[in-house]
Amino acid sequence: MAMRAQRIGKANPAEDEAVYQAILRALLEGKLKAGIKLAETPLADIFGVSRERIRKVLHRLGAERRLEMIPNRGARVPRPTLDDVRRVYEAHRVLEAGVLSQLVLRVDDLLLARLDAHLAEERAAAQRGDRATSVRLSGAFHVHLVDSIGNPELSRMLGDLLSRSSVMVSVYEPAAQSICAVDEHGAIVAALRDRDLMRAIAVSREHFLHVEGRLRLDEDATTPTQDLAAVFAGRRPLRGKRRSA
Amino acid sequence: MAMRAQRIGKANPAEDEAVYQAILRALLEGKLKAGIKLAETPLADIFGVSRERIRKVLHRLGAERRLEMIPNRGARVPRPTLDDVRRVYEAHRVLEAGVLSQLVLRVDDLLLARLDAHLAEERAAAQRGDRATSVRLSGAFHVHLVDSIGNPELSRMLGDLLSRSSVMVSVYEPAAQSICAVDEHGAIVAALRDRDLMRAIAVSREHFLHVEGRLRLDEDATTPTQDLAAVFAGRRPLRGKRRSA
DNA sequence: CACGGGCAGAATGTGCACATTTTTTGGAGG
DNA sequence: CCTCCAAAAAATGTGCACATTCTGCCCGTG
Repeated sequence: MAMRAQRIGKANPAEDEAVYQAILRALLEGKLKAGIKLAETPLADIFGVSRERIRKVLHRLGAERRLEMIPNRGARVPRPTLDDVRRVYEAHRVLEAGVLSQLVLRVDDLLLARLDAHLAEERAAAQRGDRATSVRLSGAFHVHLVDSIGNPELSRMLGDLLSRSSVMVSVYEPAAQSICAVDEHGAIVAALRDRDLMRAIAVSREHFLHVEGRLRLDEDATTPTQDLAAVFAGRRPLRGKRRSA
Repeated sequence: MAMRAQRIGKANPAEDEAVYQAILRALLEGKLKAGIKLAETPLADIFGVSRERIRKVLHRLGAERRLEMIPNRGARVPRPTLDDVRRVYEAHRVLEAGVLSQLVLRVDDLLLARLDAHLAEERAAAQRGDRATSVRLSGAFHVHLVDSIGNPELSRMLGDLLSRSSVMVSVYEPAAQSICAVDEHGAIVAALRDRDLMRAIAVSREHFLHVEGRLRLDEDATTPTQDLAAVFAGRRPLRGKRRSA
């Protein structure tokens, strides 16, 4: 009797995750303009799912502070002020100082070898002018540091910060200048190798201040407009038919 | 035609928050046993609100990692393992090291005066044997440290950690022994006064290891039972009538 | 007596209809 | 031409009915 029960839109736990991932990716890749409104009904049409599902995902993203939710007014892509961005960077800086203070107590050859390998990758990407890979590896370096501690709580904390700053970067950083200088990463590893905590913290701090110093504010106070359907165009609708107008 | 429309349970934004706060308080105060199941229907009856509202709150608490949500199986109060607790404490320890590395750069008389005042409060409470106040102030010390940086991101990070560990404490810490020794807090402030980062980090670290060492695991693998109605008994139902059985 | 299969009962998940709030629109008055 | 206000239109929030999934229990079989 349940021969096609799954098609009439009941109970499909995978759809939640699919919609969530699609919107999250668009956010992280900076494809959604800051300040734009994400209304429930249009998104439901685009993804071909019920509005309730969109609503749930939107609220979830709001709880994760990736979207700005205002009661009765829906969801918007956050438009961080320059101060907001600075605060996120400062938090990252402070967290990394703590991470270094822990790592310096447990440096071993394996850890150093892994970090060296990462640095080598970074240099290789930089030398062959592969900006995309450089940016990715540059961020991954800091993730690598926290992950080395092996504490999921800490890794998740940094992940949250990074996901938010990566959105911000697309607003404030001119082009793809957000590449951390490989030399500065190398200096951090060198200080770790010497078990010199003070130097590691100082170098890391300088490194972050350096990046923060490059932030530029090119703010146009106007609320942007954007064609949502185009943003999510690459993905086929989750169900066969989109709702007809 | 809408003469009493607002009574039949439409649109009451305050109820969400009220239910959320009630359950959150019960969690933070340790009134809910670890591992117990929070079913939607009974809670809806207890609070006298619709099941949808309870559902929303439960999922929100799950997103904040304060409840453990399993698809199609509902919400449970988390039953952290001893390793879970250690990880939260370690994260707190690492974060505080970072906080200290930032604070040591901006110690001034005002900050020191405030910290001294806090220490005085702690000592006073300890001397007059006020355990409840001692516990509260003891936790507040670490909050005070992060707040001194003035970065909401960092403060929120610590807040999340503390709210989780406070739940855990009720499971693992014997009685109310979770009072940090005032002397150890004093030693941290003293190191800050000397602008001695290495000592501050070392003292803080020792302090946390000391607390972590007191953790005891008294695990009975049985799933506990508890009368939810009794836990939330103090609060009057949000609407006049509870649903009749 | 142990073990497994399936059959109620209960609990969770979802679409829908409708209430409420916000936003836009259209026009009247200054 | 601008401002203000009311009513329509659109968007968000909520309760409800029902579908789906899970759980515990009962009973038949080896």
